[in-house]
Amino acid sequence: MRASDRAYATLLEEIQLGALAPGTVVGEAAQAERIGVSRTPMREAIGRLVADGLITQLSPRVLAVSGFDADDIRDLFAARRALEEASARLAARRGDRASFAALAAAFSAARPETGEASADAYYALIQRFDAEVDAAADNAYLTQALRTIRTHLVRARRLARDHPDRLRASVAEHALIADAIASGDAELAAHATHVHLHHALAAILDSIDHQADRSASQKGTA
Amino acid sequence: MRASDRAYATLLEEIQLGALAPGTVVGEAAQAERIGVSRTPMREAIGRLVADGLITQLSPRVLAVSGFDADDIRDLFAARRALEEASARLAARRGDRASFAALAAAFSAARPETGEASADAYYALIQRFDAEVDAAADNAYLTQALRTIRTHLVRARRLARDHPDRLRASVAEHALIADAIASGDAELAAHATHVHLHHALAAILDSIDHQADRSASQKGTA
DNA sequence: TGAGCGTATTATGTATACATTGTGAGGATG
DNA sequence: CATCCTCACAATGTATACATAATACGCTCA
Repeated sequence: MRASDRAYATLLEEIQLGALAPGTVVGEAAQAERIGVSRTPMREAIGRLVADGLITQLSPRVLAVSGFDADDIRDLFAARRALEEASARLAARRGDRASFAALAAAFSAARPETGEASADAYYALIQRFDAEVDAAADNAYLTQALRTIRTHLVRARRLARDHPDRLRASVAEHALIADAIASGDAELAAHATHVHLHHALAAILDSIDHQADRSASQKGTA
Repeated sequence: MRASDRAYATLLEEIQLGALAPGTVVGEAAQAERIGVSRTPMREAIGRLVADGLITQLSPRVLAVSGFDADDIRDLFAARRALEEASARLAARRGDRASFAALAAAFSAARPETGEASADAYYALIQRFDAEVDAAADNAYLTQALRTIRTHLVRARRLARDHPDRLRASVAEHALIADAIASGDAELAAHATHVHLHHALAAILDSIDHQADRSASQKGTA
């Protein structure tokens, strides 16, 4: 593996998980020494993260981890909705019906609320679903744009916490989208995607609000 | 200006204008010497172009200018439609009505078919319109995705040729979108954008077909 | 004669030294 | 006392030398 890839993967994960908090200043030399690569590959890694939007240029000379708040999440979902609705439509028109029927069945069988292992399996299933939609839509420009969106989405998911009710609903929503694509119903696929993202966004914002409440009351009792 | 920016700008323009034809192998050392920078900034420039999708990795060791054909243009417009419809909707909801009313008036007054100078002025007006829609939509994720799309769009425009009839129609389409945004009609703004992009795509594909015909007949008579 | 392997070549990947420039601290001046 | 200018420092930007690995060529063997 190339040193620049290692540096990129390391910083990406740290930013996505919040280990590198928003606002943290990212210096080439400092990060290079910390990760154990020289400045050249670190420079390349930072450049990619800037292109992704995870690192922002504050002044001509100082880079920092980008901020990420509820407003960003709303904007992120607006862009995601546009792109995934388009993808779903295309997938419904061009996709292989059998594989989406199989995905629909897999979603219907999923029980992500029954433990951590099944939750992980469910997230893997969603990832497979996304990949198959991308492949079916067969549009490099959409896929590329969605790749960036998903990179940011990881940060949003980390701020929230999925509850059993939400997971059950998510299963049903995905099953409907997969069914719609399998039956070639582009409009239903797009609108079901819209509905799904609406609920997903609401759940994330709700979860963040509750956590804010909790930490506020913790402060109050401290 | 930084050497890496100069290298990026130079290569970008050459690819967009077709001076570097699709399929041309891009080697760090060769391009660095040609442009007159060292390998380090050239490497950074090439990395950015790869991220943009204008340069593709053919094998682990060889990079080449990406291909760009009619199918790419169709895919590009599918992604563009998704993003610009979403932007138009947001702009209609959040945008400043006065500035879009002014843009609508500017479009109504435009006469791009009356000469090269007025055509250039018209393209500048479209650029201003795009910038104001971006600002009104106020969504960094959409804007970023559109930036990439527009980078590719330059290549599509170069393959085509706008005719007076198309320019006149384009003026009217833009005026309608601006009007819709100015009046806060999100649905009309989105659908007018859809219509506009439909016609723009048709015109480009039509123009390419005719050029193909022409070059075919030229070959025949040669 | 063709296919497969080994080696030479040449490209990329990395490290580091050097150049350049933004930034901040300190002092001088109004 | 505040503000502006200057200078020093530290970071980024660039060039280049070195390490590494992929590719292509040629040789050998079947």
